[in-house]
Amino acid sequence: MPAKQDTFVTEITPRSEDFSRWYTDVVRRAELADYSPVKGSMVIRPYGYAVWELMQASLDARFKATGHVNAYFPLFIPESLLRKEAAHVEGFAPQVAWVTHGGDEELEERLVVRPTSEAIIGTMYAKWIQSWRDLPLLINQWANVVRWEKVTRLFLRTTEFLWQEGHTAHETREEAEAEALRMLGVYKDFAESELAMPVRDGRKTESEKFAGAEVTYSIEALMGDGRALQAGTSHMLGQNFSKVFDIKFQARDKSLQYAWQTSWGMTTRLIGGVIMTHGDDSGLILPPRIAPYQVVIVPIPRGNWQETVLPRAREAAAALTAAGVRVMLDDREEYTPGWKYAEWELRGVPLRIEIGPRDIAKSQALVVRRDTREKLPVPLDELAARLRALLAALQQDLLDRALKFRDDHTRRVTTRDAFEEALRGRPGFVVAPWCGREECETGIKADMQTTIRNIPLEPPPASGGCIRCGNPGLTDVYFAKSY
RNA sequence: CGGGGCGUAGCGCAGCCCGGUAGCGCGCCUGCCUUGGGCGCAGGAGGUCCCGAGUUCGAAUCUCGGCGCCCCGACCA
Repeated sequence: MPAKQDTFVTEITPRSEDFSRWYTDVVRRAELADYSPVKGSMVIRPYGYAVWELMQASLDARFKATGHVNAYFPLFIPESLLRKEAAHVEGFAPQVAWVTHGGDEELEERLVVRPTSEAIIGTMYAKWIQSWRDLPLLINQWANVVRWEKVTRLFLRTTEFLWQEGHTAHETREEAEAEALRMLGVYKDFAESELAMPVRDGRKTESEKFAGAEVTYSIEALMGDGRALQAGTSHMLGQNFSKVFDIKFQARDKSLQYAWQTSWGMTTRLIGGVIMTHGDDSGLILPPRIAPYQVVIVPIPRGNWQETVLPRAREAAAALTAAGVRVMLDDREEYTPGWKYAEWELRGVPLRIEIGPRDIAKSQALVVRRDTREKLPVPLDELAARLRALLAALQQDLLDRALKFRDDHTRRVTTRDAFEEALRGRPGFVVAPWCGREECETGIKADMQTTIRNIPLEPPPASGGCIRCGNPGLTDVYFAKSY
């Protein structure tokens, strides 16, 4: 059985050859998701959904820790409610799916399938909020939403997707502002700690902000092909929605005030982000903290392995499970060890344990890292402790590697020539001064297919004149081609 | 929604130009063999050739229309 490195290359397109195709191949071959008979809609398969569940659990814990509670609001929103906030409806109108009939009967009022829930939640908040004592109101919901997309891609952009949307109401602008920034911080911490995905946090420009928001913040990650991915957004809605939905409360000074609101969301798109941040030519690489299986054990069938090897493998699995490690013991007989190695590497399992007669003779097992393919023997009685440490190290190494990649693909430029040159070469973030005018922003977008991803939260003084017009720069911003 | 490409077995493809019994590899099933990087041998199952019209004695193949997917742009999480 010669090792045929090129055998499994045929399973997925090499990343360097065609990144988009590589991505699609990984999603399908790793059984994260599949196309469905519904145009633009995908099926999240059990393995992909398991990743989402781990993300959910971790995010949800962070929401609870910051005082939020979960609730559930309706899927359908009456047209009249969506229309209340002018900018909001204008922003979402091209993307909404309409429900016009119930059975055979035409509805008196059309319903939209929620593209987001500000309208329905605002309506309810108006009923629930009367006094400053009712504030802050901190509610999150886990839900599906529908946005009629023209072009779709698995996880990154589908007509229906899963997400969480937080909706809060506060007494003052300052509180709402603090909340929006606090949740942006939660997102950043989540992306970096759990997904090992470094992100740049900042404020969106006027043209890129959420329809109906006063300020939109985002975290932006850099994918393996040098394009940026918006990984989460947090909006300070001001009183835009509270004024149209009549969310009023009696303030401490007895005056009647409109509530200050925020909303923030993260979606299943992040799964796509994880794939494009860490994956390689062999397939997926999952950060241990969101890996459905953190360790796969492959017993080596030799001789009467059922009596000799398998019991040791089962003991190892039990010990790891007891230590809180998510383990898969792959004892299928119809596949060879080599096949299993390739399969679980493709599916991104962070660590593999090979255990055979030779190992058992030495009371050890061979542990192999997915990211570096480094092999190291570990005594069987130390497995649990050693693997926990290895998983933590791997998690950290993935973040470090992604961080280095991002920094290697971030350039600071101060002239228009250098800017255009930077974007012609390998893509990535380009930090450059901008005058703050929308005209320059759209000009760059039209000419360079490059957008301002966001403006740093504490913008340093501009390092020069605007990259586009040369006028005094207002601030340095992050540019990138994006998903 | 513009520009390009592709729809043939579960997956990847050939056949199409030049119309004439639908093929290959992998996978799947049965049995044997064992398995330390996608083992080997033998036998077998599996097809509305994306859909619909048209041309023709005859259409996977030619014509028209539709649908879907992929890639590159404009819009978005």
